[in-house]
Formats: sequence, C-alpha cells, structure tokens
Amino acid sequence: MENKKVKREDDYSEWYNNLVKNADLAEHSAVRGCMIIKPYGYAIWEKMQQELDRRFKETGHSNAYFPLFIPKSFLSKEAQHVEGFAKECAVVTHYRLKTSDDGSEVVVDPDAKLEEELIVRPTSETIIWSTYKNWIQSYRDLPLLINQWANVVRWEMRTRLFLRTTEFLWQEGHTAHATAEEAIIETKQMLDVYAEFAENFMAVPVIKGVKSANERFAGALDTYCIEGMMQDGKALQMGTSHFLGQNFARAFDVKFTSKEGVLDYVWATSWGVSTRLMGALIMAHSDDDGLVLPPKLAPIQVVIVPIYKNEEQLEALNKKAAEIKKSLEAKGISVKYDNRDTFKPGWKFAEYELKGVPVRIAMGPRDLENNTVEVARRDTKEKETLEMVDLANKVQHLLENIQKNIYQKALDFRDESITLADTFEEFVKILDSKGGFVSAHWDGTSETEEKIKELTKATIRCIPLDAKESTGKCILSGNPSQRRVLFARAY
RNA sequence: CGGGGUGUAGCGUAGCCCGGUAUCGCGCCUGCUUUGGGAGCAGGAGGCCGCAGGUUCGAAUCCUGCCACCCCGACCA
Repeated sequence: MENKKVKREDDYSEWYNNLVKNADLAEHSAVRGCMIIKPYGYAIWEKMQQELDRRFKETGHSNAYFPLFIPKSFLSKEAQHVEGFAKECAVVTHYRLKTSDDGSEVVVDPDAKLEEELIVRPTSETIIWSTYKNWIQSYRDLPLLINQWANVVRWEMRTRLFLRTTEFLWQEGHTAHATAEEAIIETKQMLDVYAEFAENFMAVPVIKGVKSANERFAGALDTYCIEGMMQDGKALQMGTSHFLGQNFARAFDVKFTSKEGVLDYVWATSWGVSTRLMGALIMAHSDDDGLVLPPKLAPIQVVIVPIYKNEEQLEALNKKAAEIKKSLEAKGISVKYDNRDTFKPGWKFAEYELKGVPVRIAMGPRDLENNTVEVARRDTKEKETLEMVDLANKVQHLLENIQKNIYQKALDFRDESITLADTFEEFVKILDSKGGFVSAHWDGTSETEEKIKELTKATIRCIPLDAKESTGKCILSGNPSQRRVLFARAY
C-alpha cells in the first residue's frame, strides 16, 4: 500500500485522518458521518472496554441494557435535557416500507406512520429513569448502580473519525442514591476511575475539573470532566461524570421511602466515556511514522520478525521464535510471530510501526549464530541487540518502561502546554502561538465566557479540582476572581 | 446549514480550462532472482471516470440536480 505521508506540523487534520486509515483503525462508512471500526481499531477499543468494565465492577456496578429507541414524550420530560439534545436527534417516524405504485422503488409506507415518534437515543437518561421508577420504592433498593455498553446517535453537523461521529460506541453509567452526598461521592469516584484509566492505561495525562454552567450536561447540576491535551495544542474532553441532582427523579417521578419513613426523590448521577478515547489515544502519542500504543492497550505487545535467506534458516528461526513466544506469553505478554513469506522484513518493520506495536524483535542468521535478538522499541525507535538469556524478563521490563516513558512524554508536553495569562492580550497571543491550556482568571459569569469564546474560539475546559485559591482580576471584565480556570480551543 | 475544495482501478493520482473512448506510481496475479529498514526484472489482470438527467454525431471533460468526503465557520455534555 502506498501511504501518503503527511507530517504532523504540516497539516494536523490530514495527518490524523491518514493515520486512522493507514494504521487500519477505522474508515468512513457509506452512511453520512458514521464510521466503520476495523478489526485492529476494535481490538484496541475492546481492551479499553475490558479495563473500564473491570473498574466499574470493582466499584460495585452491574451491566444492563436498555432500548435503542426512546419515545419522544420521554425525552421531553426533563426540560433542559430535551433542549440540549433536540437539535441532534435521529427520529423514527414509520415502521414499514413498500414498493412504489409504479414498482420502480421502495418507499416509506405512509400508512405505517407511528403514533408516537421514536428517538434514536442520544443518551439514555430518559429511558432508564422511566424504568427506575418501577425499580425503586425503598431506601433498600438504593443505591442502584448500573452501567450500559451501547451505541448512541447524535446528528452532529460536522464529524471527525473517532472524535465526533454520528453514531458512536460508549458506556453510560446511571446511578440512583438516597442522598445528595452519596450521589456526589459517586460522581467524583467515577471521575477518578476515568482519570486513573486514562493515565495508567492510555498513558494520557488528564486534568480533573468541573465544567462551567455553559458547558454543563443538559439536565445536570454539576458536570465533572477529564480534559486531555493533544499534540496540536487543542484540548479534548475525554470523559464526563454528572451529578444530576433530583432533576430526572422529578421528571420521571422516582421516589423512595427512607429509613425514617420519609418519601423523597432519589439523587442521580450519570457518567460516560466513548470511542472518542480512541481519538485521544491516537492524537496524544502518535508520530510521523504512525501510531504509538501504550503497551497496556496494545492488542499486540511484541511482534517477532524473522530474517532469513533459505528454508533451513527459517526453520531454525521458527523454532527459536516459538521458544521466545512461549516464554513471553508465560508472562502474559501478547506476541505475534510474523513469518509470512509474502512480505519482506523491512516492509513488516514499517507496517508494525504504523500500527504502533510497542516492541519488535527481529532475528536472523547472525542472531542464530550469536544467540541474540534485535529488540526495537516503538516509542523512541531505539534498537539494541540482546542476549537470549533472561529475554522474557528484559522484554517485560522494556514494556513497563515504554508505558512509563510514553506517559512521561505526554505529561511533559501537557505541563509545558499550560500557560498563565493575566491580560486579555497575553491570552489571545498564547492561543494563537502555542495553543494549549491557558490558565486565567475569570469572573464566573456566563456572559464573559460567551464573549471570550466569541472573540477567541476558546472555551473554559474546566475549573480544575486542585485549583488553588488566588485572587485576581478577570482577563476580560476586570472583575474580581477567586481562582484561575483553564481555557483552550478544543475538539 | 453558509464559504471553499475534492470525487477517475484496492490506494495515491494525470487528463477537465480547449469534448474524440482514460495517464502514471504503488498494490494485486504469474515466473525467476531476492530477504538485517517499505526488493529487482519480465509478463499480466483490473475502470458504470461519485449518482441521475441534459446538450452533442460523440461527455471523465460542458450544463442542471443530487450524494459523499475534506478544510474553515456555525453547531456540539
């Protein structure tokens, strides 16, 4: 395959699109704005799913599944919620097709109009809370801790592979609690779960924070988020966790009797991450040679490539590779031995680099003689010749080292990309030159935030949870401010 | 949804202004030689030129409509 090579600094969008395609992650489908996730891309997503799911279970959640379709009336029960999503809903109006009168085409049967239109879920709060009404009567039924793995549809104007597609895969947690305190603890706990996952598995450092009113989820009292920084200086919201208060309980009349015999609405949270994380993974680590995967998420952690001139050598290498593979697999490392005769070693090297395989072991006649292998790491592209002795341990350590190194690199970049600004001029200059997060004082009003967005395209990504109290003046209005918030241009 | 761009073989493209039956590279197939960073030579296959309609003796090329994708806006927890 001839891959058009575009460097990051030349055209970031094109670089990203090519990477997604060339690394065999995904492609556009025939359906507008929708994406086909290819086997390799899906394998990475599955790893993410597994890891997240394990964390959800560890924190007491169970998986369940709710319908794809939401009756229109459900969506309209929570006023802010419907307002937030109304503009991007796919609507099912009919349930049957028929052949047109002249027999030339298939048309929607006008006689098959639904009495009530169905919305393809943009998120499942409404259908789930209409169900929770039946599931919750007493404090004994609480907390209700449920997660759903599903697809949702949001008819966005503009789409980008993984970052914003019309249909996307995600998980959405929906919990119900007896008290506000408990629900808030849950909201923050899940934010921590996301942050821990992003940093330890994806090797993407994130900033935990709370959204301003403008950026809050439709129907939430508070939206917490993790924000990542991509290599082009744009921020990416990687996950959200919402404290929904009693809004949905009120809208769907979900009440419980407390221990004290008092009837009250339950308190809710919802939280989610999506295939957008794939976009974050790609943009945070990749280079001009392709994807760079953190070992913990790589479907193939080690690839072994034989180099040989004849059958005899290949046989000897096959034998040696089988040994190595076995010893690595004994340590839980996923290994692919690629002895296809149809591709040359150089081709394979390039191919696995494009796909981000963390470690490559190459071995040829020379290594057979010396009892060595050549080990190359994807992140730094360094190569070294290693003795076979204790190879599995060495590789295991290397993988751990790569995981750390990728994270550290992303962390250094992220930290460097946070800049303080004290005047609006500085603020604009930073956004236009280096981008990244700009830490600045804000007077706390929506008007100011709107105005800044209008002038600079930057939005408040979050008010960091660890923000220190520091009095100052809002960069735009000059009004007093208690702390700095993070602004950025974002995906 | 507005502005700009693109759509030609699996991928990347030339041709379009100025109409005459589609160019090149990669990939694919066959054979031989090769294999420590995307191999070489020789031969071969592969095309509703995005879709529909129009103009014309004749359309990839001109006109109209539609569709999709990309970029910039708007929109977007």
